[in-house]
Amino acid sequence: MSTSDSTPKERYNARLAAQIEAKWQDRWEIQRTFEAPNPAGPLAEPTKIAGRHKLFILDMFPYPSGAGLHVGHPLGYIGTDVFGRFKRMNGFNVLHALGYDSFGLPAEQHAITTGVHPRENTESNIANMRRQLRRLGLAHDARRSVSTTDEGFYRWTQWIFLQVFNSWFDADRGIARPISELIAEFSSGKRSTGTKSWNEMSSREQKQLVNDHRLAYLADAPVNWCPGLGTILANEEVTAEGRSDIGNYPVFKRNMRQWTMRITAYADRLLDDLDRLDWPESIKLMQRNWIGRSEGARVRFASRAGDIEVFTTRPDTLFGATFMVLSPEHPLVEALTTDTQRAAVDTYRSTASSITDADRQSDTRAKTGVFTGSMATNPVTGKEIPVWIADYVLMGYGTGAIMAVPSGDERDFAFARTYDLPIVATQMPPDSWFAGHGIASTADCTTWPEAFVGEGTYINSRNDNDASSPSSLVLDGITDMATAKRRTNEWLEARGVGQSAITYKLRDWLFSRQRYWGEPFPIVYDEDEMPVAVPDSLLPVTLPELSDFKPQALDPNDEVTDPIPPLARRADWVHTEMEIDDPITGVKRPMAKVRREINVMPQWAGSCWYELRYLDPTNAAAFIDPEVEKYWMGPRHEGHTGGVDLYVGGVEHAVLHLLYSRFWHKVLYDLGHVSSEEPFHRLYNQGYIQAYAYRDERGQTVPAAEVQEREGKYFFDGQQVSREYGKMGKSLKNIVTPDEMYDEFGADTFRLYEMSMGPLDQSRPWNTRDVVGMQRFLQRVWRNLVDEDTGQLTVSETQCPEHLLRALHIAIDGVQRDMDGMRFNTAIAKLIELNNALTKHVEATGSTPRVVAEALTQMLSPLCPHVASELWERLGRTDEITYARFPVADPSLLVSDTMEIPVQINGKVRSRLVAPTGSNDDQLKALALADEKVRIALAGAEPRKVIVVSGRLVNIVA
RNA sequence: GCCCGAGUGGCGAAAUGGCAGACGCGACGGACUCAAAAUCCGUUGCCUGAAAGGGUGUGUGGGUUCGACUCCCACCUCGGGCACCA
Repeated sequence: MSTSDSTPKERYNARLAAQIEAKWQDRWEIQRTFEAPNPAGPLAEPTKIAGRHKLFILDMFPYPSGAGLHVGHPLGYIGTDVFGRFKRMNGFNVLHALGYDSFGLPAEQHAITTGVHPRENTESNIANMRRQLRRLGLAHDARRSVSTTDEGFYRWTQWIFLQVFNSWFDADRGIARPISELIAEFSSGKRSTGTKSWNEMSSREQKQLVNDHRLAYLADAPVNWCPGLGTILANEEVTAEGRSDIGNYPVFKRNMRQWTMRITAYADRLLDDLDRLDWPESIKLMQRNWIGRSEGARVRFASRAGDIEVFTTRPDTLFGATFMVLSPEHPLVEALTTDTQRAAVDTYRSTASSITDADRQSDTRAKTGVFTGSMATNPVTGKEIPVWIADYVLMGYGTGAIMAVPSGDERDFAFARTYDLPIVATQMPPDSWFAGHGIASTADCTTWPEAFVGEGTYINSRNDNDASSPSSLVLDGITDMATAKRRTNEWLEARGVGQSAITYKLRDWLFSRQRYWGEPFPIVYDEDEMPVAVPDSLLPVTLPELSDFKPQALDPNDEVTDPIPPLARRADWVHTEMEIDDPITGVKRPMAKVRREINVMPQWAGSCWYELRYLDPTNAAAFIDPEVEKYWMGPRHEGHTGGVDLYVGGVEHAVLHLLYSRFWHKVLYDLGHVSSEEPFHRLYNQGYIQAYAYRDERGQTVPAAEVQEREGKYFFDGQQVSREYGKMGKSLKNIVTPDEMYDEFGADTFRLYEMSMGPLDQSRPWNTRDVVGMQRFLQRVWRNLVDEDTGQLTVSETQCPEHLLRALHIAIDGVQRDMDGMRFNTAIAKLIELNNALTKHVEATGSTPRVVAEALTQMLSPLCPHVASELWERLGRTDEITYARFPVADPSLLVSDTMEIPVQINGKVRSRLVAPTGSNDDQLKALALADEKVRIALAGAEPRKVIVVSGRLVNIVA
């Protein structure tokens, strides 16, 4: 925006905005305006808390990217800032801070290519992000801006890891307990140690037994090995295509010994407590699906190789189980395979192992499988059924084996048809099902085109003619699935061939990474090669310096070479001496040689608990003072989960971060370290800012900023280009940065524009061209209060005319409610309407009544705090607008003497009439029928019915 | 394939059973200016009409209701999640 000589000196434009914004940002910093008092601990100021409600609002932890911010990033930050500022003006003690999730792969990859230490790179990125965000005027408490890479922070990440390591899950009570209590139960004999008694066990055996119960444990498990990144990944970090979420490298399944967290122990609580959270239903659903709880039964089928156990959600269809299918990797396959089938089975198994996950998941693939040659006994029918192997049965779910009920399961049906296996109906489908498929109703499945899945009367489901015999199971005639399932489970349990069971899709959480830039594990290995906690007094275990950050050079497709983590290169660091506490007795041992853990934690570790550290960032004695935690996060009432009052962030963290942090929080809760059961009580997903991108005829993206629009077509450099729509990003050449907005319009206009575009939870396209509307609005507000040429206030102390006062209070009422509901776009619309009404008054009288000037300024303050603060000061107010009470609407000014009532005939508006406020229904009816337009429209016809909605509308049915 | 969510002017959107399109952008007309930019004022869903006015209109088709963008059923399109989970 150019500023020529003719522009009034005191016009509100980018130049003036920049001055005002810098002035107030400096002042807020000096006066420490946004520091929130704590009830206890190092930041305690108890007197400032008395009589105030608290509010803890939180933005999702950002990674300090080297690319800097674009205008999409701050959307949520502005939203929480506006909400927090509004709540401050309503008396709340608001805690709002922003820290940095600064460990992670990008800085390490950058270090590998440039040789710059990840710490240096990370710190300069954080400095740049802080600068960009400070310019936005966010009301953050700067004291609380922690980074996960700070030693003072990851000391406590390590401490929490040790809390998890030093606890076990007591399934009877459904909670985590200290590992010392498990050891006491083992040594006293209260809890069985298996075949060998505790005292007969060697020290190594005791440690192994205990380790197998820890919530953080080492396990040989199939892991996602990504040679391209030189590390393994959690299931959640692998895409559906079998590639890495970061970098899109191939991922291979293989067995490795890794740190694992027993999140599956918490599956039920993680699932059940979703009901107690104020989260979007879609996110709850995604978590429910990810946890994937299925209720059913485990059933054992006898075979010559021993019992084959299956998991099924439909034990009620057991009578229809006409064959079994094992995963090709199932351990019993070897023993079940007969000599005649050996060659076919071996061929199938080797083919199956060479097929990638991606191919195996292709939905167009036909069912394949091979008969093992062995039979198994269906426990309810006593019949011998063939045992097959097929790759549609996965080793990773249930028991890796299924009973196939082709009449009731699509996959089994397809398999049975392919290999001509018998299909027996156990439920009679309703007539409508047959009609829908155009076939006659029959229990003979040979004509069925597909399996029947649903409720139907049970048939062919009895194993004894005498239904009263205790040995019989009779389902025939039952019409509901729940009863049939219950009966079957009872029968299975009584006969000892099965029992009801629950399985989950959720797997334990793979917690180690073979990288450098992460938290080192506070773990060493003792003389038995058993993991032992580093004593608390030696925390933090800091990262040793390295001269070269490259992981071993691996081809992205090399799936055989083992990973060697970068920390292994520092042999002097790995092999050290330490006075550890005995993992069984807890007694301090003399100095002895130990070997350090060389893996590091995944990036999720820090983000699993950062919100707690915001609350007490400088506490050196504890990760958080219990009183501070209770104040900010404690449950609000009986049955309340506690947690952050408002958590705003993108939907992309629906399962990863939000599930992991809930898990850690619950462990901390069980161990008595926090009073809240959940970390985030209310979750709000902001939408994304998207942008148009343009490509020329070769398919190359061209700079979006230089594209011209003419008659609905788009041109770059004279050539027509095609338009597409997507995320803002470097590759699409459509980035707009906050810095450009600051230069062109100022931070307040930018904030206002982002909030006015639409509801916060919706994605929308960025349009730089539209920003000017909010600039004009602020300019008009400014001009209504300040003379553009002289800078003099144009505010009058005289009475405000009633119509303007009414407009003011209607605006106050609406804005108050919109802000409370985070509908900032409609709040802004109401403020514009008020200002438009004010503009008419100023045009007529030359000044703004003080009452309107002050209230308008206050209402603007959460949205555009700099210009509001400046106007507040110019209005002669010496108090801080940040804490000035938000205006309150006078109810008597919200109603006027008259009201306009629309009159409909058959639901279409034909007239409007003005009636005195408070007119009763009969009066409205009479007025409506007497109305000139109504009489013309009715043309003498007698209305059949007249509906009066009190005080709102009249509808005449003609 | 299964499960969610969304479809309203040229564009971003508002109205959640009671006046469809608040508010903003753009466009058009005007004021100011030597001129342009900036700023200000006015008009602006579509069709029809000189105008007053009339008709029509919230993805499509049906239903409930005195009255439907809003509730119900079916379908279409787009976006997201999951995907052989037994």
